[in-house]
Parts: sequence; structure tokens; C-alpha cells
Amino acid sequence: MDGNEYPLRRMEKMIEVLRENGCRITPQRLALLKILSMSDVHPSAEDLYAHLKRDFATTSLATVYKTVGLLREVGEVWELNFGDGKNRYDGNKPYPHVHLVCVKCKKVIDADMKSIRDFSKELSQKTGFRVLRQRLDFFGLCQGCQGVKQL
Amino acid sequence: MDGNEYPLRRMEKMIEVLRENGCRITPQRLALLKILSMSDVHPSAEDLYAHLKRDFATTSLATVYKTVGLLREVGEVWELNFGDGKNRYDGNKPYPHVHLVCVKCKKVIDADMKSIRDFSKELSQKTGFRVLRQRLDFFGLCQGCQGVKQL
DNA sequence: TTTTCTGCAAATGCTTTGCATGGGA
DNA sequence: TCCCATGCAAAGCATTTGCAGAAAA
Repeated sequence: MDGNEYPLRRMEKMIEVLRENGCRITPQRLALLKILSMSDVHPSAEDLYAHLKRDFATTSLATVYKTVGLLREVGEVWELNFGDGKNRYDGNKPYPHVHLVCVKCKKVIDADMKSIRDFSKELSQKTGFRVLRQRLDFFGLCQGCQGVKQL
Repeated sequence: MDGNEYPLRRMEKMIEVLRENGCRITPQRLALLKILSMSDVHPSAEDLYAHLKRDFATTSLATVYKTVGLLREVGEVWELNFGDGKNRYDGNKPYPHVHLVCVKCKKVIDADMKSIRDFSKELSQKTGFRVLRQRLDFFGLCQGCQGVKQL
């Protein structure tokens, strides 16, 4: 459930950036930041809403969308879409990494590969494109699902 | 407007696969296959619909969606989403390649990099993940947009 | 002739927006 | 106190579905 070595540090960083942008730190936002900074499963808005409802019975999906939208704008969460019609949010790894999407169990695993930088550099040199950010998604079967017969 | 060396061959391949799957080749489908096999700009459903209307005034978006959905199911087009809320379709390069998405002019450039295979292999070895397909999207500025002042 | 496809309209599902109330700073 | 945030409901959009008529094979 953590994946990130420093979820607390991540949360504090997000709070800091929100304050810098003149945003208020409400209990709802604090709870959402906590979930985002600790989760490494790339939750959807609905997932976040379900978690949030445990502490705030009357909270709404709209608030979730507003907050993650805000965090996306200030660069503290990544909005990801793996082609299943709904966005997912990554708030704990704001640096380049690879996603391994298991087509069977639907899990999304993060992989840190140093060679991303080499690959990116080579690409820039060959094409003249200036890379600002990247999405590297590999779809396939995770180790656990490779042994299972039925695909 | 081509990008693919063999648009005709691509179209024939798609027709063949559709026939193999017991699908009928209608004039509308033929026109759509032609557009898809020749275009390298990753058109959206709306884009395809606009093109198609030139020849079929009464055609509908639903038909476009049904046909690209069919082609996707038989593996002849890739459905792509670059985070702008609408899907794009790639029917002329059914092999691994990199997308360079310009955040300014919104153009999507294809880049063929031999090192994709090395990168993918290294990833499999390190993580035990079996890669079936991949999405490698780089967001940034294309050569033409790098000189422009206003971002 | 049979079965699939087309295209209109309605429905769906995720996300955004408007606005009155509530709560940080 | 002054705004910003919340949360409800309604709207917005891309995509899907239902179905009657049209058209491949």
C-alpha cells in the first residue's frame, strides 16, 4: 500500500504547493492528499471517492474531481488513462517511470528504469523533438498471471 | 498524407482480415479503410466522420464508431488516447512505434526507434512482466514549435 | 433470401459546471 | 469577515446501444 518511500514527505510537498498557489487546506483535501500520496495502485476518481466517503459521509464525486484537477494543474498528480474509459490518478511518483498494465488482473505496476533517460535522449537527438514529459505503458501479463491457463 | 509506404497493401490486408471474420465489405467501410490506411495523423472519430461525409452525405458517427471498434477487435487499428478526452485511431502502423505529441500544435508524429526492442527486452528481464503491446508517448515541442515565443 | 450493416435517435457513463450553503484563514 | 471550497443537481461530451429499413452475399 505504500510503494513510495516517503508518503508523508510527498503529502507535505503537495500541501506546500497548494498553499503556494493560494489554495486552502480543507479536511477533505487533506484526506485526499493522504490517499493519493500513499496509494500506488493508480486510483480512479470513483476509487478515491469510495475511500474518502469513509471519513466524509456526505462528500461528493464533484469535489474529488475538482481537487485532483487542481493538483494536476499545479503538477502534483498525473492523470492517466489506460484505455478503459476512466482516468486514473498518480500522486506519489512525480518523476518518469514505466507502467506495466496487466491485461488480466488489471493491476498497474510501476517500474523504475534508469534507461528511460538514455532512450529519451536518443529520441531527442534523432528527431529534434524536445521532450517535456512522457508516458511509457507496457500492456501484458504480470508474473502472477502468466501461469494461469485461461486468458 | 501517407507516411506508410504501402497504404494500398495495408487496406487490402484490412479487407482480408475483415472477410476472414465474416464481415461484409460495404462502400462505407471501404472508404473508411482507405482513410485509415493512408492517414498518419491519428484521426479521431469526428475527423473520420468529416472525411467520410464527403462521399457519404448521410453517414453517421455511430457507423464510424462501429467500424473502428470492429477493426480494433480484429487487431487492425490501434485506439489511442493522448489525454484530450477523445480517442484517436491508428490504422497504418500496426507495429511498435513511438508517438511524439506536440503540446503546442497538437500534432502527433510517429517515430520508429530500433531501440524500443532493447528497452522492452531489458524491462522483461528485470521485472518478469511479459509484454504484449506497448504505448510510448512523449509529450513536448516539435521542431517547428520550439522557436515560437508564446507557449 | 438471409443475415449483416446503416443511420437515426435515445441512452450511457465519465467528467464538468452552476450555484447556494458552509467553513478556512 | 471575506472568499474559497463543498456538495448537490444539472449539463456536457464522447461513445454505445436499439431498432427499423437498406443492402451485401
